[in-house]
Amino acid sequence: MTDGRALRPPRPDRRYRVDYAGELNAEQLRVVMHPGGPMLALAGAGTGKTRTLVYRASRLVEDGVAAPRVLLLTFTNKAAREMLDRVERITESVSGRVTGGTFHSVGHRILRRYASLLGYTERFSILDREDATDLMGQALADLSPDLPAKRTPRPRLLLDIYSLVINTGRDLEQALLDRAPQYLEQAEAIAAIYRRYLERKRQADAMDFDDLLLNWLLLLTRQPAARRELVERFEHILVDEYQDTNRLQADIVDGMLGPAKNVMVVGDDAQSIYGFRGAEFANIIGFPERHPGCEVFRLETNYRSTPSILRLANASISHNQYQFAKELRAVRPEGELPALVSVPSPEGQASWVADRLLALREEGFDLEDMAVLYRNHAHSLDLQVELTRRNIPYRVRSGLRFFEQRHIKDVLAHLRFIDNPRDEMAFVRLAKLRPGFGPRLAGRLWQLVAGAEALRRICGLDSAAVGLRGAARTAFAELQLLLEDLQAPAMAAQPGEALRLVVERFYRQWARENLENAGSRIEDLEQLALFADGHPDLNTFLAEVTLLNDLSGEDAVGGRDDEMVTLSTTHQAKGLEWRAVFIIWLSEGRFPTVRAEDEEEERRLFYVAATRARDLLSLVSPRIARDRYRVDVVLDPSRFLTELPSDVYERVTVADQRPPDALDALPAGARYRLPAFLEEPEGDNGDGEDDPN
DNA sequence: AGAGTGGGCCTTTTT
DNA sequence: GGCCCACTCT
Repeated sequence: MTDGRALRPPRPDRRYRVDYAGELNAEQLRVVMHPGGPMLALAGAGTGKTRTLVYRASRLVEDGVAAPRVLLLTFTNKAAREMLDRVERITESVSGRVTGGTFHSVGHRILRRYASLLGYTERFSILDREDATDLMGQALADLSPDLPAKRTPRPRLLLDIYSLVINTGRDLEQALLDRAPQYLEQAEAIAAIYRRYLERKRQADAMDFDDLLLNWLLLLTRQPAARRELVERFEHILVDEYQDTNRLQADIVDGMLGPAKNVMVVGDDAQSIYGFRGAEFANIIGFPERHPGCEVFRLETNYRSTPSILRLANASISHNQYQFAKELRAVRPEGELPALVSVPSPEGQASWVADRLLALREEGFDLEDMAVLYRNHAHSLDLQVELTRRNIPYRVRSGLRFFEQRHIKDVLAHLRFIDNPRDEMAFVRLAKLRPGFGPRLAGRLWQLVAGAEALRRICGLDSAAVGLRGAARTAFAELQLLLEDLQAPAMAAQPGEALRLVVERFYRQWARENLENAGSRIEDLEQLALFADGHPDLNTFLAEVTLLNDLSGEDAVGGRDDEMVTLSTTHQAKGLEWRAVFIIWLSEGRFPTVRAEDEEEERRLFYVAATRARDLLSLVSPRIARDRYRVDVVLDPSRFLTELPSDVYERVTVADQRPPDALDALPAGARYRLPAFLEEPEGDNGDGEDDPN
């Protein structure tokens, strides 16, 4: 069998649009110019990994690969979009756009095409985590009469374990042993619940997140014709953040390869932080063995951080036993030593960080240049209070995502049901919003109509005949009318209009009567309608909404452009950088978290956080915190701090009982005036005499 | 019977 | 804020 897709060596005489040799260092250039075949690029933090990927993609396109035949798999949609945009700008390709996205979104696009081969319709719904949890709960309820009296795991845990099994290909018993050994005896019952969950998903014509990967793999392993088409279609595959792939994803990549095996994976084992989700950094370490002839490249020149920041990061990660030996080389001039800041309390921490943000701003740092990172969402709360109090604008990249909010999901449930009438989750959700409708009644109605014709049959139901009376009957009649109108042909092609119809006819009023801050929720929905306007049909819109995790930044319609400090979990900060980074809650039990199962992964997380900083790094550690019962407890500094050699940081201690705007941590000579809005009304401490010790 | 409400308990990290 | 349970209301 001939494979027209031989390697793509750069042509020696070729004049590129881009001056690759001029714009890349030698390490990067080798990667970009390598002809093809299996390649592994081990790229430390800040070594120009993104740049290398982008330039390799454009080099391939310049050498004649049609852009859509290059597949770029990334970890977030945002990263994909940024890289694709850059490739497009560089090449001004006429052959279209490079194919790219997260594993889940690319899987989704492929599965829409081949849905029928796998027993789905092309309109299948996608269940987000909450929907999947609900469905798991129903599967559990279905079987509970037959289950042994023992306590079964909660739906949430059932789903987590299920997901782990799917993503790692491990046995259920192994997964239980690992995550929930107390339920090991019930493996049989749990397996039965999972079978019921699968049935219910099928009936709903729905895929959960894991199905987007699993079914992709099944397509490759069980549908030779589909596999042939897919393998033919993509000439080169580039995978970013390969250290965070799990077994399933690694198998998908391997399954997509043709005989030439043109695959480049890029990653850094030191930044593998998704083990809890089944990621196996053994994937990256074992990649060369799985692909004989694999070329290994290393990017070790760090352009991002000052040498002092890198010394600290290197010193930290050296405590990990399982890693590739590597040393990041700094090229920037020496900068300030990272500050190891001990603060008395959570409030003291928030106050110190806020002071410091303002001080840096006086020194010329834009708020956009600064970020505060932490181990989990809740760690940002004190700080949010303080920043709000001081009118310091911030954006939070953690917590509930836009599309996971209740009002968003309520309205979208209507569109989902219209788009996929077999979507029981959607129907039950929207029905329960009506007075007199609880899970029971909604479920009973569903029994009456379930199937591909559910929508038509709901609209045709005689409410008296099914026993509805009073308020419930009126409410049901309104619902029927709304669903009728949503089916108008014009709506299918105008998701924004359909959404507005639901809001105007029903949800605006309902939210006013039933929810807090109805006003801002309605504003969210108006924004969402604008976003929906950009989509050709309901199905496309709904899928995007489920796979995209937020509507921030570039996506935001009428996005704000005022400068803001970023607050983020470390996980969400991966791949990003700021001039000044604060890592807070660096105390034992917080970071690393008490629940940590893998100390080395926690340390990698700390490493990721530290290497986000370009110029300044502050490591903040509260000495006291309140536990769940609001009792003050003493915290030890994080082991990630105490294990560091003392010459990689400068110690700063913020004393107890000091006024919250203590300035002793400021670098010498940094004078600033407290903005008027910060003056304390109490005025109990005259400022100006902040005499450091 | 089933809807609605309030209290207790848990909550790591995410596509 | 979600989930589960027990309680009260219709």
